[in-house]
Amino acid sequence: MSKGGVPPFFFVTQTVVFEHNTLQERVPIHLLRVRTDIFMNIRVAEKTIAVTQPVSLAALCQEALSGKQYKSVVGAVVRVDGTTVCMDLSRSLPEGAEEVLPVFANTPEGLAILRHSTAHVMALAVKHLFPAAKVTIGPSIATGFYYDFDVERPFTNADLAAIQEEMHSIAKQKLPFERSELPKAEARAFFEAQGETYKVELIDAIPDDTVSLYRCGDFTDLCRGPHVPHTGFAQHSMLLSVAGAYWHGDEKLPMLSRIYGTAFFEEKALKEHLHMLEEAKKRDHRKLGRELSLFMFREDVAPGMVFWLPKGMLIRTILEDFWRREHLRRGYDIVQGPQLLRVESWMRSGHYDHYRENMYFTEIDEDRYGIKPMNCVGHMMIYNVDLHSYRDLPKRFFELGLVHRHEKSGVLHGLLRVRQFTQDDAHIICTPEQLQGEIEGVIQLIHDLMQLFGFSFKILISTRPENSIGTDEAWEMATSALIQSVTSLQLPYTINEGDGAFYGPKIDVVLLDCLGREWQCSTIQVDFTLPERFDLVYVGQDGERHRPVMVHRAIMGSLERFIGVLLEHYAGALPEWLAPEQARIVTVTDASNEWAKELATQLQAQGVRVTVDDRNEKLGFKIREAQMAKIPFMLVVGEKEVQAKACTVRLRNGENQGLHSAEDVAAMIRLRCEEPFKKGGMCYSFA
RNA sequence: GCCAGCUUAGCUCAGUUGGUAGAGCAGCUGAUUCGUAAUCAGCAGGUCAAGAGUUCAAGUCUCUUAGCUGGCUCCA
Repeated sequence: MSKGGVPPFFFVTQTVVFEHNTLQERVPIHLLRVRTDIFMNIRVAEKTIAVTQPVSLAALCQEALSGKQYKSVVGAVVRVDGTTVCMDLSRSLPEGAEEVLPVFANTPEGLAILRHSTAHVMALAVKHLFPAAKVTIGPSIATGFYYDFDVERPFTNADLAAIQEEMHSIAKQKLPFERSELPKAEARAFFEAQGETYKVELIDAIPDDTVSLYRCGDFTDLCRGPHVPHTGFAQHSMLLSVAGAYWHGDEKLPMLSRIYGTAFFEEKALKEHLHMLEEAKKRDHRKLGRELSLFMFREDVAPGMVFWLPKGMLIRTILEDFWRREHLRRGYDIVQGPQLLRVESWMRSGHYDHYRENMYFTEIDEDRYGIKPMNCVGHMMIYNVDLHSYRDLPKRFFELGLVHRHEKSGVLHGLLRVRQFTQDDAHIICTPEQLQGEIEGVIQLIHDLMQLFGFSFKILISTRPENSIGTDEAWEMATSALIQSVTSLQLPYTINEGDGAFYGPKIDVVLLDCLGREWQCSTIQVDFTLPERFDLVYVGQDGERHRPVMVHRAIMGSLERFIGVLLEHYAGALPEWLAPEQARIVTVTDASNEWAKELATQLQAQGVRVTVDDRNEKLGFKIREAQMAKIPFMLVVGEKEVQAKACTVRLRNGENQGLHSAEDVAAMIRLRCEEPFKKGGMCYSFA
């Protein structure tokens, strides 16, 4: 690659891609992904372009792609002086530019640019309709965009319709986005004159000498860009909701009125997205929980706490049984600590200082107890019951621990965020040398579980924060153990610099649900403080006492949340091994009731969870109900089956499997139950 | 906690400019004995979230409260 190219020299080659991967600073995270997509695209273009005088980016990109099927270049990424800056097609190349990467419509980056531009269009529309509104920020987000305004009266849904209409009229005018750069002072004066105090505040926070502005119609916004060429691109947009949001997300700062929306390059894609949102609503685990009679809430009785109904509790029990066995198989000891501990214990562990506000307390006989919000302390006590040799380590204590945390009322959400929940918690106490191996074991377990359910997930590694305890060596050792374990399993990960707990680095695993929401489930935390606070020791080979290392970990996180995520993931149609009712025998007439009951008995004897629907209803009706209950196997019994001492098997996907004996059906169900376990390291052990 | 929206039968929802509270499904009772996503009929089911106000009259308008739902920095 040409460095410091003077005269300017531009590349559009696949080499650029690798060069960019080494960039660290000032590269917004979404640009990191540009490269992969560009890589794919550029490889098709396979063209190197040398430029010796300023040209428009649009022309350059068009030339790079001439004759190719990419007609919709919406922006470009340019590299100057070793850093990457975003740019528009409307501009000429800056001096010293080294490389140009086009950004395409219908790539994540192209959509991000479009949505950001649409946010500007919305701001323009709002300014037309509500001149007094002050603008703040308006970024693109995963599936759309938002813009926050400071207004006297918050927006209503009725306002949305009007704003939407104005936006469409602006889009029709195809107003260009025009970029300009101003020295900071001038830009500051410009916004101050308009009373845009939030923009002034933003400018003051920018370290550079000059800032970039984008004008669109009669609205000029402070913006880094890039933008689509004109507002005509923003015609396929939809405003979705209004919400309150604090300036800088800080509840002490003013509450702003936020409008969420989304935009696409084509009407069809917008329609599909809106349809997807509708579909996603049907998968809502709260709705499924009611429809399938799994669980309920009674806000008046116990807000934020689950009542498990028989079928839901059966799912939980199956999941728990499976999970306990899997832990035993992997060398964990199952333990249980008490639910209430005297306040002094919480003071010693540090929870009283750091977590008191979220804890429940109770008092009896003048003793004050804290209801456990975590299981660590109990496990510390269990470790300390004996003096351990290095030969005993690692100790892996596992507990399905019921914990209580008083979460703020506004954040409660079905099973996904509750106040009383069960963690699949474990504490691994080991020697420093064993740390990496132990973490690898945990990552392997996470990986195997995710594979069992086919979840997509992200791994985030958080490193040492500002105010932390422990030596540099300890942090270094623990952090590299975390990274090594993830890399040894060849899993992709992101580093969150300085985001670790004060007592140690951690790995978080985030699941993606069908609404694109992220739910943190697994967490692995190395802890340097608790072994100190509770004076954990082991006797080493040298006969001396040493301090062990401790790892907190939870894989499902909370059983409640995990089941909620599972329900949405499978849209209620749980895999056969987890389905509370695996099979339902449906009779055609009551002449077949007797055999149906006999068949049920035979299947139950072989471990099948089966019920009989012998109500006096038509077959179609009973099939429909079984279908809506998402039962994997429907076993039809009529005159023919009574004669054959068999049943006709219908699967929930509608497939008819023909006539089968009780043994056949049991074998078929067992096979289906084992199926998901064949891929990974998990053991299916239900008879 | 804060902002917005919502709250009518067990569930999903109608309910017009303020004028006698409705439907479908579920439930119950009866009839029907039926072959792969809804058999028919009848019955029952509501202090319209709670409270206050305006009015001759409030599910509807105003205010207060509670609960629920969505949102509350993926940095111009």
